Amino acid sequence: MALDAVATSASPETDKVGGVAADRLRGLIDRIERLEEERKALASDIKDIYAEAKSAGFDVKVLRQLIRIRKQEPAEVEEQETLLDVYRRALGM
Amino acid sequence: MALDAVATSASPETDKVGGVAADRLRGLIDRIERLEEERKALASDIKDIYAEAKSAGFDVKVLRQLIRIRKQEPAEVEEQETLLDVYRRALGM
Amino acid sequence: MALDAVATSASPETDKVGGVAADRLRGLIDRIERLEEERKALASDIKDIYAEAKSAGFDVKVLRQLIRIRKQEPAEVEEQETLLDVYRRALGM
Amino acid sequence: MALDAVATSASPETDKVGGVAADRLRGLIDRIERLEEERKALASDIKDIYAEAKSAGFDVKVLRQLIRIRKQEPAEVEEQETLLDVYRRALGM
DNA sequence: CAAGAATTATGAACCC
DNA sequence: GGGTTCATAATTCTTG
Repeated sequence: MALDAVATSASPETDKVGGVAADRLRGLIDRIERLEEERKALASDIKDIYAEAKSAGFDVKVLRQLIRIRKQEPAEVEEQETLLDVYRRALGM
Repeated sequence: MALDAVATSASPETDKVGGVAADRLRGLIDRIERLEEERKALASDIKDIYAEAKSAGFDVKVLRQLIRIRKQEPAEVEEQETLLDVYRRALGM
Repeated sequence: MALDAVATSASPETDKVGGVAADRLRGLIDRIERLEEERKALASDIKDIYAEAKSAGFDVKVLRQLIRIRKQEPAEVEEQETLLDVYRRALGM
Repeated sequence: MALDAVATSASPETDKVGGVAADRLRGLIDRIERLEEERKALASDIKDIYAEAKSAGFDVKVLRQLIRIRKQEPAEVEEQETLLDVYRRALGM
């Protein structure tokens, strides 16, 4: 059971509620929640750009597709290399 | 049809390639891709914090659950917990 | 709130514990759990075949890759067509 | 599929091309793909049941949670609930 | 058992 | 606004 943070505390500052390192926990949660806030803000910004694109007459769905394809392209190159490797191995080379 | 940006450009600055407002398109894509980069970086940071939490002895799965709960409205949390309880009783659990 | 099944019961057979249609719930859960059992069994069978393949001298990782590629190929054909379409539209054709 | 170059057979039973026991390989792949088909069909059936549950007024998300809980060992369920509780108290929630 | 891939589930966005 | 598809998150499984 992952109770190290619960069970091993000793000092007065870290050992707070129910034996858990409450301060530490709070810190972690705060940091995560702040970063998630920022993430959400970025998502919103991106949405705005798509809206702008739409009102400029671009087809948003096609735009998303372009972005997706550009993102996948490097992965696909790698996939091709892997495939080549598979063939090599299948042929015992 | 959402092809205004394809069909209506006129000035020399808009650099029409095959009828597309290519510069405008490029700009939009650049901005989106940059923001998505930032998003990815934040996701990575968050992952790091969970790793840190884990090595401090916290149960990551429970931590995620906690974050999820904090994100919901309290009323909604209550509702789901109640419903789960109802179902459990119905099954005699 | 999704409480139809909780709140609308009337007949003695369907209205059991805590007002929920307990029998109905049990039935659904049973069916799901049975199907998941079967799924698990199949997963186990598949694992066995990989083990067999391995002891026959095949490289399991490569085998998995082959299966994955065979599965993806039809999807990729379609993807290519979509991509072509995107380019066509971008060029106003 | 793009393995023709690997599989262009010559002799009937052993059929080794480039050192690979092609028939054996084909058999393994067939068996795996068939089982994966069945798996997919079961997944589809399960989806249908959730849809049925939904239209009967059950909360699908809670239903999934319930199934998840039933799959765990009771001790494990207890443990996670306890831990969540501990964390919540630590945060004063 | 830790890292990473692959599957599955949740959440968001779009169309009707 | 409801339902369906699409994108992201999270868990599970595999491999080193």
